[in-house]
Amino acid sequence: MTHPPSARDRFERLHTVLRDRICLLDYAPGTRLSEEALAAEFGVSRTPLRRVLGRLETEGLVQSVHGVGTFVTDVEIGELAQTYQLRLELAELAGRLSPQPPDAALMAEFRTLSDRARALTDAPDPRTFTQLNMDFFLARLRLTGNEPLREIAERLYVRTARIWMKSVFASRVDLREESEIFRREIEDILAALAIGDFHAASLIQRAHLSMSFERLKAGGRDGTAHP
Amino acid sequence: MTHPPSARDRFERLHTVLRDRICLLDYAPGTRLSEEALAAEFGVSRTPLRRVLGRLETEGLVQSVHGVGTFVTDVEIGELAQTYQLRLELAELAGRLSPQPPDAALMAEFRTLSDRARALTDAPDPRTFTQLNMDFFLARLRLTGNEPLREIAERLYVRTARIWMKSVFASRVDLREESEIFRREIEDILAALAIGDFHAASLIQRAHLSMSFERLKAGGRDGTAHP
DNA sequence: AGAACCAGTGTTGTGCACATCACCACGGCA
DNA sequence: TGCCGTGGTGATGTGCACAACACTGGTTCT
Repeated sequence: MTHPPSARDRFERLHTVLRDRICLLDYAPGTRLSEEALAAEFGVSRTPLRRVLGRLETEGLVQSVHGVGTFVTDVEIGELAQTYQLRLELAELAGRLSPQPPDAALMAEFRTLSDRARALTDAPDPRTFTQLNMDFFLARLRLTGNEPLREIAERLYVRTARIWMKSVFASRVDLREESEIFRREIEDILAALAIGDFHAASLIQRAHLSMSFERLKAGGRDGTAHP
Repeated sequence: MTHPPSARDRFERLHTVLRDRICLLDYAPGTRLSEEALAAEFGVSRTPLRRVLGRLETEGLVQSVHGVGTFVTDVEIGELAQTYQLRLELAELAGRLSPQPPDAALMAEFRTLSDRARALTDAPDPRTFTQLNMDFFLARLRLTGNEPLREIAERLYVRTARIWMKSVFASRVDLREESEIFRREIEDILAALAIGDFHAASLIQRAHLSMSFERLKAGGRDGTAHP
């Protein structure tokens, strides 16, 4: 017998659903989110839904303006530079601060992720890529035992997740090339984990994150974008 | 002519007031916060007040339980070890990531803080100490231009602020000694800033934070505490 | 005697109606 | 024609009543 979902469960569920929709660009930046429509969709009233929107606002994913509406925030590569810089440092910290040896289940999950990455290179797809990227990020976070660090890293990740997918849709990055690079990244980290070198794994992660950001910046600067 | 306070202003104000009350131990850990009583005190209804409590909950300062109440969370030195470890690293990062040279106003503020610290050593008082500590922390944060880092550092600071005052009330740390150490810390950092060595300033900060945590741990472990 | 049950009371969570605010389109006026 | 004022419309913010829930004390059955 399963318990009926508590208020906290419903809140978490709504929060995750809306957060994923924003990160996956189901709601493009600038989209207005109707409280009433969302409340109707999830079968609740505006009150609990507004709590979720409030949390999304503190996370920087939406912004509410009295009398106008709540809108999905936009992300610019320029204003995310500081966030990326911080994410770089946190990625390395995750390897230094209370590293957590992966158990068998986690190693199996990494191998599954590796398989999914290989499948992705055969059939590149922006949405699948982003999903896989998020799952991989969460799995890698489990390698650190520092809970506050996990929490903060996830927060920052969510804040920057959209810029990549936005660049894909604007054809500012090459999806096939990115998929190939990502596949190699996973395999490299898997190799580091296999021999127990957690610090190396975090350094690889940091390096790839840095390069990914550089490619994003380069794609935004030159004129290769086709509208 | 001043504008009437907007909804966001009211929210920020309530949030700050309640947060400070919790950090200053006006509300001791375990205290139940009555939504109705607080709403009456601030002249609003429960609805906007609940938004503030919700944010305090995501910040880890209170915890709401359906049908029971919302309680001020307790803090234990043990479970804060990871948070302190992270704060150490962030303190150093603040000096490395986009350091911001202090303008004349900020330097003046630091000198004011130094004066306040000297006055504190003459008349030690837990509440004054904590207030000064918080003001100093916020001023020091303005030395980094990395906004996400500032936001996160402040979050973590708020989460750990209470453990110190709790130790003072339990006589596990010597207030006079702590005041003297804190005065020296401010003067050291002021000296580093005066010659433009921001990295040194962050290292001093990191060292003092580390030592402060060690003293807290030592005070909690041995049997010198008088109830 | 002990345990299970059951109202009673007080709390947080939810639904709903209304207040407040911002935008827009229309119209009066110089 | 251009501009200011003004009401209409639809959004978020607020107040209030009720639902859902947890705890407590007493009561009843075994």
